[in-house]
Amino acid sequence: MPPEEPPKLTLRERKKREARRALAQAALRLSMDRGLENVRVEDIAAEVGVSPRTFNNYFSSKEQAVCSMVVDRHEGMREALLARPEGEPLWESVKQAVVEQYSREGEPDRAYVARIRELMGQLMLRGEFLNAHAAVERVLAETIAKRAGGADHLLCRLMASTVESAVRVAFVNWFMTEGEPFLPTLERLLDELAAGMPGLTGGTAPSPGPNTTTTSLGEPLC
Amino acid sequence: MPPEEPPKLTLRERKKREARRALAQAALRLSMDRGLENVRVEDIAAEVGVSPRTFNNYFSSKEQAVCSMVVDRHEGMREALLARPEGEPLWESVKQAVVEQYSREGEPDRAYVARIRELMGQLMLRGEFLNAHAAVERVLAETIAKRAGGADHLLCRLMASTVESAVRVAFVNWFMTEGEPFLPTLERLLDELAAGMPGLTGGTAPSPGPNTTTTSLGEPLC
DNA sequence: CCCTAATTTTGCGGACCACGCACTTTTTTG
DNA sequence: CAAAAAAGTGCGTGGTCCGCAAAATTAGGG
Repeated sequence: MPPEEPPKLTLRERKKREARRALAQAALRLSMDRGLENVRVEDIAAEVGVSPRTFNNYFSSKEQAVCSMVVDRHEGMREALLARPEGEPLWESVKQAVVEQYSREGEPDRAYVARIRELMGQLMLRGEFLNAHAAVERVLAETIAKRAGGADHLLCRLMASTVESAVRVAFVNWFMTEGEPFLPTLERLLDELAAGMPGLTGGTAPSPGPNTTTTSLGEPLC
Repeated sequence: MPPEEPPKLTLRERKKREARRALAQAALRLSMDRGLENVRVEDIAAEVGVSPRTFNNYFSSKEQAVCSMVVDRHEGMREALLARPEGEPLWESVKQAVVEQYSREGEPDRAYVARIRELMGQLMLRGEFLNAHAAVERVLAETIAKRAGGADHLLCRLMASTVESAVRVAFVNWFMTEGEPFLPTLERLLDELAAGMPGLTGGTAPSPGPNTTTTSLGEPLC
């Protein structure tokens, strides 16, 4: 590893962050291997060399641990957005900030697609996953508000929410299909958002046609 | 009550639906009274006069029971959307369908605002709540796809997702503020969506200014 | 009307999890 | 280096989820 930056934060703080990170990583790794259902909190704790009770000091569930990466991944978005040049149109700023954030770690790992897919099949996980996105959404909304100079609060939240929608849709598309790359899809979706979805509003139904496959209101999500 | 329609479905099926409905209602009612944390599965089951074990035959958690209403509320949206006139622009159709669905039951009950607010504070509940919205989102995407006559699947999902975003934002705004009514807000947000948020994209930040309150990436969502 | 088969409900038991509390260990600070 | 603050740990409690197999309920012929 490269030499870490001199302890800017107190030692205590660094250890805390490290522990949290380690636990989250362990949770993710084990879940990928065995499937979330076969991972007990005890296992995760053991992996990191810490008491099971301590795990619950950091996360209140294993699902939360797994999904904490979603939140962490967005930590830099605030700065990225605020750092955009002054006169730039808002949508462009947001798009660039988001894309920049996601290209920081390159295309998500293709090797694990199948396992990610089955991981997201877990019901409880989806709840936490969405929860994580919602958390991100909240700070994004605030940042947008600041950037847009005190614009309508409601609209800021709406924008943040739709941006996260784009991210989620792009992500789901990425791991549900075989070939499609993540970033270009995300950019395309953000552009569509900014324009009110011209890609859709052009076509009016040629014919309702007979019913094809009809998904019921049940469990399946992806 | 008006005389129920003659048993179209088998008696068994009706009883099942009825039980499900009763459980969901009981779960919601009790949660409103005491707060979700003070409601055990046992209590809900008792309220309906059924074994605790039976509850878990219908729902796999009390949170799911509470949120099942969100899903049910949207059951008619599919038909509403498909019933819109042929030539109507897609955004208008969607807007009308959504609004129609939500005006069916009138403005949500003002009396419970405080309790709803504190109910949504529960972490696990938010997960399920978002999950429920995601389920709705899925069938909405399909319906939009059908209505738009085989347009880009990805865009349909994006549109559905953003529409649900609008619903959620409007809802949160409704129970977090005191006076604002739900439906007009929802309509406004949907209009903004359709136009790519002109209400925001006009303003560029006058000055970044010193930091005001900064929400951290932690738990608070609403 | 009754009998049989399918379906639901239920009780039991096990695995696991979240969390409060008190205690030990570690880090910080003066 | 001692005292205070904070994090880690062990234990006990209450609760959730779910598989399994027995009991109750319903459906559809004879």
